Parts: sequence; C-alpha cells; structure tokens
Amino acid sequence: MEKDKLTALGEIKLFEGLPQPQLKSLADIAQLRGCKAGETLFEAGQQGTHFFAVVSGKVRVYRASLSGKEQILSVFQAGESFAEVPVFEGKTYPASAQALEDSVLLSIPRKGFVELLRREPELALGVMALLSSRLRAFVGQIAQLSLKEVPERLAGYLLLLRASQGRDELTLDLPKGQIASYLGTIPETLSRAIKKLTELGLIEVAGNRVSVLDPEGLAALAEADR
Amino acid sequence: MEKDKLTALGEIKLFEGLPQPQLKSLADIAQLRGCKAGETLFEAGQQGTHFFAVVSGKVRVYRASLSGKEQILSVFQAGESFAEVPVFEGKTYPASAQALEDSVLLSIPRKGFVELLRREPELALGVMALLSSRLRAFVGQIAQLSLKEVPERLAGYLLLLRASQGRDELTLDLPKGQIASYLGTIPETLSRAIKKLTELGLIEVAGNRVSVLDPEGLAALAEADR
DNA sequence: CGGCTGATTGAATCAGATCAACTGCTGTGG
DNA sequence: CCACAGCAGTTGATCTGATTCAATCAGCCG
Repeated sequence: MEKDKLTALGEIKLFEGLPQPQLKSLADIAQLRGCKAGETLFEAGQQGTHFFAVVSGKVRVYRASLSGKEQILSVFQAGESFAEVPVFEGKTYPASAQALEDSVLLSIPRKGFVELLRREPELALGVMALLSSRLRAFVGQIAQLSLKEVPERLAGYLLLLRASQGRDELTLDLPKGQIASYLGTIPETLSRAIKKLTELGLIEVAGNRVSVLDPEGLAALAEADR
Repeated sequence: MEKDKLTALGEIKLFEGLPQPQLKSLADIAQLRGCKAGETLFEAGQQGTHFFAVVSGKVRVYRASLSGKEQILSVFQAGESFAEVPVFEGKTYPASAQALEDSVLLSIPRKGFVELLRREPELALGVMALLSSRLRAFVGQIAQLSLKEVPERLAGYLLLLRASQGRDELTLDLPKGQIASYLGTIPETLSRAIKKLTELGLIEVAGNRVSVLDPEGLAALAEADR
C-alpha cells in the first residue's frame, strides 16, 4: 500500500524530478483515498489544510451561486494537482471541488509540504510555475467571459481540445452541461452556440463527437470580438 | 542613486523581511525607472523578461479586445509587484500594463531573481503566497463576472473599498470609467448601477466621493444572485 | 417497457450594450 | 479673464445576446 502511494506520487507532474528520498517523505504524509462520482471534496470558504492530486478520475473545481448556477474554474485529471492556494495563503478554499467520476486522490497536508518546499528549491520553482500557469489560464478565462460572446468562447474551447487531442476528430471530455458551466453559460445557450458553429460550416457534431471542419475559421471566430 | 534603489526595494511588500545582503544583490540587478501617465509598460503576448514593482504611482493590468473594450484585471500601487507570471512560466505576458499616473517602477530581470529564489526559501514562500492570493482574487473575479449582475458587482467593489479605507466615507480610487472596466462593464451601465444603489438608499454619491449608508444592505446585495 | 437524466427547441423576457445627445468640468489660449 | 475645446460622466431610446420558462426528444438503466 505504501508502495502504491509512492507510485501514485511519482505520477503527479508536480513531483516529477523529485529525488526518491523526498518522494518517500511525501509518501509518509500523503493520504491515498478514493471517492465516488458526485462526491464533494470541499466547499468554497472551508478551512483548507490539504491539497490534492488526481491519481485517476476527474475533479471539477467551481463556484456556485445561491440560485444554483455554477461556474467551473478548472477540471483536473490524472497527474494534476489542485487546491494549492490555501497551502500558501489565506487558509480557506476559494472554490468548491467535486468528483465528476469515481476517482483516486492523494491528499497532502499543508504543514509537511511547506517544510519540503523549504528544502527543495527546485520543487518550489515547480510550484511557482504551476501557480503561474494557473494565473495565465484565469487571465484568459476572465478575458473570455468579459470580452467574448458564447459562440466565440466555444470556438476557443474547441481549439484547446483540438490542441490537446492532436486531431480534428474530437471527443468532448465533459458532458455538454458541464462545458456550458465552464464557458460561463447554460446548456440551452451552449446548444444554440453549437448549432451556430455547425451552420457556419465550422464543425460537425454527433453526441459527444465533434469534427473540426475549418480550424482557421474557428480560430478567426475565437479571436473575433464585437 | 544606488541607495535610492535599495530604499525603494525595501518598501516592496514582497521583499519585506529579506536580509540586507540579498536586498543588495537585488539592487544590483534591479532598474529604477519613471514612467508617464498613459504610458504602456508591456502588451499581452510580448516576451516578458522582467517583472515589476511599484515604488509610487498606479498601474493597471488589463486585457483589451480588438474592438476596444478593456477588462481590468488588477490595479497596482506603491509597494506592490506585478507581472510575475512570465518569470516562472511561459515567458510571455498574459495581459497588458499601463501607467494610470506618473509612476516610479522597479524592474527586476527574471534571471537573477530566479537565482535569488533558489537561495532564499522564505522569499520563495512569499512569492507562492503572493501568487496564491492573486489566484484567489481571480477566482472571485471570475465568479463575479459569471454569476452576478452589475449592481451586485458594484456593491462588492464598494465593500472592498470600504474595508481597505476603513470608513464609510469612501474616495473612489479610480475614475469611474476605469471602475466600469474593472467590473466588466461600460461607463453607461456603471452609471445606472450607481443610480440604482442610490435609489435603494444604500449609498450616496458626489463626484468621486461615496458614502456608504447601509453596509449590511450592500453586503446583502453583493451576496445576492439571480 | 416505463422513468430518469441530459440535451434540444421554441417563445417570451430581461440585463446590458450600443448609439446619440447632452451636461459639467478643466485647462488652455486668445 | 473669458471662451471654447476636450474629456468624463450622465441620461434616454433602442437593439441584441443570453437567460428563463416550458415543452419535447433521445438515450440509458432498472
């Protein structure tokens, strides 16, 4: 079991390149746990003493409004870590997290991790790079929400998917309702945006399969603004 | 001049508590420079080899759309640093920066700073805390943009100002047009939102002076959603 | 074969953007 | 010292993208 934990830790991108002894000391303090699809890991505002890494499965991080609308901030998959913010600052989670699928997670307590960072400047630089990339992503998300309309945001999202999947035949990584929530809208509006891109001849959609017919056109739309 | 630089560095929050010799070595690599109101410091997408700290004045960081609409991400004042992202990741600025007033800035090259971080774990932790607090702020901003309407966002903004100024008689720190851009809207809409809060008896406004008449009411509105 | 959830479509409504006109202030130059 | 140019802000009228509400449809599991 201890060994599983060690393997799991080694598969987290943030810990790549960490020397074996340090990995071991992480394994001493990390917890390995499973969780069911739909399970809430934490809620915005709660005290956050641990941060997490995804060994398998999928977790969404989001903010909810009282009326039930939700904005997804990110979705994390195997190898990624999340909820680092309260480790370094403020101590409460700025958002909520929920498993989208049955998942296996590592949870790492704040205390021991900070100790490790003091001793491992390269790991610290890795954390700074990770936080920075997240900042960059958020800057993009804020700009999209504020400056672009839904079809343009959708075009941008599809281009991201295309880049990550490396081909024009895409498989949507999330149910459409969740994509809507990530794009800052609702399923009805997403549905109409998809129809619009289809009518423009940019994509073809069947279920959760999307064919990108005109990447340049999509890119042009994604860049466009009012 | 060298001494001024040292003093200036000492007044940057991020460098508080840094031992004198390290401050000196920072002073060796940092540049002190003035800039005029309206001057653009960098544009989104440019290579970013330096990051900045504000000695005096005010700088806004924003993203612009082709059509001219702008979304302000943050405004930085004396003692604050910004544009750290390209130091650690990706190398390009995710947003643009422009001086709002005549300002004095420190610019610190990536290279030497990373070296310093390797040797100074406490500074590294400070940087992580800073990046984390920025992430927290962006999470809030995304949630506001996506989940709240303009009057609610305005209420939230005024409550922040009230907290930072410590009293109910506020002085707006930015021209209203810039506040609109920060709230993700346009001056006309902000103007109407102000009118609405006034009619609700929550605030009173004269020029850039705002009196908070009903903090609880403002808070209730800021929490509210559709 | 029901019944549930996710997705789609249509119609009505609404918040916010756009366009245009107007006010008031500031600072500059005749 | 006054006049006027110019910018920030306000107000009104209109337009539009997105949400809301409601109904329907498709696929999936028991």
